[in-house]
Amino acid sequence: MRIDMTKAETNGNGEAKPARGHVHEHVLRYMRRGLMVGAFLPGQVMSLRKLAAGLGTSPMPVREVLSRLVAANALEETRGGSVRVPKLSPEKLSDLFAIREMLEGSAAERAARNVTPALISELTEINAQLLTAIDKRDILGCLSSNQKFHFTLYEAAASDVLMPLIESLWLQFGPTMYMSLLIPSMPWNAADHDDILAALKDGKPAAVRKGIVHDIRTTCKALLSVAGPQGLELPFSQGPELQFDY
Amino acid sequence: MRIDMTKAETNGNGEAKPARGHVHEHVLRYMRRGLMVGAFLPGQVMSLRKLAAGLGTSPMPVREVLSRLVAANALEETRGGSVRVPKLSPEKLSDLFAIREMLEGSAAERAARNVTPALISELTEINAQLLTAIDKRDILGCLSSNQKFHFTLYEAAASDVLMPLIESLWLQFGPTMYMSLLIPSMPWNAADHDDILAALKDGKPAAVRKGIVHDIRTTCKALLSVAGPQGLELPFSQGPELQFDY
DNA sequence: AATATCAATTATTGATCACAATATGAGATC
DNA sequence: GATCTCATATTGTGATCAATAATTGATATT
Repeated sequence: MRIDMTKAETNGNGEAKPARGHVHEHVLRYMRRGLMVGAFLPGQVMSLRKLAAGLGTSPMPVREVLSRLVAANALEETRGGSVRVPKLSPEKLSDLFAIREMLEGSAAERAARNVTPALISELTEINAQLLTAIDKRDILGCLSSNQKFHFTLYEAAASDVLMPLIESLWLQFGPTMYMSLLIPSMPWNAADHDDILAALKDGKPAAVRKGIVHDIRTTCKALLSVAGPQGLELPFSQGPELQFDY
Repeated sequence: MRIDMTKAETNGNGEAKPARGHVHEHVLRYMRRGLMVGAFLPGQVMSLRKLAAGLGTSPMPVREVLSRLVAANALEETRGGSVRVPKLSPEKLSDLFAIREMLEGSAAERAARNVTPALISELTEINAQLLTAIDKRDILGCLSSNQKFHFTLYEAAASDVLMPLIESLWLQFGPTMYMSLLIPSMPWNAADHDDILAALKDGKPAAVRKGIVHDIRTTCKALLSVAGPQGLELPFSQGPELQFDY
């Protein structure tokens, strides 16, 4: 949980030698993963000082990271200047997923055109991990594997324009995605991934796109089915502190 | 040029009363406009302290703004931690514009479905300003009017998911766009805008999308035609300081 | 008992400081 | 004359400080 870069390197006397220029990177990695993996709940306000204290650093690097996440629309700021995880209305959620279809469908199709045997075997391996995570009802494992599957596929599109946009979208629906998996009626499956892998092997970019779009659309429908009119509300209370490795 | 919020409000004694919580907003507006309007050239490194000094504030708000612009992919950081305006390779530029077609085409089509008489008259007015700016060879006026035309159209799509993504793209190609207009062979016209307005009046969303896509594609081709293999290079030197209102 | 008001705490914001790494420039050497 | 080296200056980073605004809690009043 702690970052505490003060002991990153030690000199001969064993004294602390603070590593410079990399604290905020660690904080950013922590926050990004936390958002995608559900460590922070929609509506939760992030206190600058408390986060910094919890991470063992000064408020300064946290400030920079929160600012960047606000710029990426992953967090929103209250009138008081605090930042919090946005609550998604059903309208915004379907908007988000409609644009996901467009962007990720395009990335998937491009990736299919650059497909290599190494990519296929890598994706197959990741999908296997996802299936075992589903079997074990491991929410964090599910989300992590699913995200890894999608992103390694999109990475093959080799577009450093598309990729940041997709990441921005994932950061936005990440917290809601996690909450949805907590709901009993939420379907757990990775059926579309097999179709995608098959289309990838056959060298059919259009089919790969179709598979991704179907996967996204299915997820969207499932999320909307468990979401109330004013956003997604958990039927039970959830502790704000949630452990995760990053 | 200066921001100098210390005199934003004065009390009865005429003493300075610093307005809190709005300095970085002004800096952000300044920088965003500066990027889109060509005040900063591709490759130019932005010094934190010099920018702050030039804007009449402490380095702190500038720090936050630069950080946010890096997060939005409008600026990139060097290994030294400085930030600079990215130089776009022809490949990245066409990638950028391909995604523009997708995103802005979609936004335009949605906007056409929500079209109102007020929107049409507003766009017509903006287009008139653009035409006079073209006549006067007023680069800043051109870019400003053109941007206003596109963004008021997209705003009618009423999507706060699509809008930030589009803004991110515009911030990325903004500096290059400005440079391109400096090149004599660059065509200056707004032919597509009339088609878009006509399609808007006829209530044909698909045609509106087609118009936007054609406009974007034309701009892309023009940019690529004047770009050398390793990015766009000006045939003459350009002073780094450029005045603009914001 | 419920609500409104007021005070105290706590929050972010902008400025300043200290430090280390980088970039810059002049000078010496080949 | 070109290049390498070293000293200087400048940069970003992380921490701390002062000031302001918002939130929370308690208290008093209806």
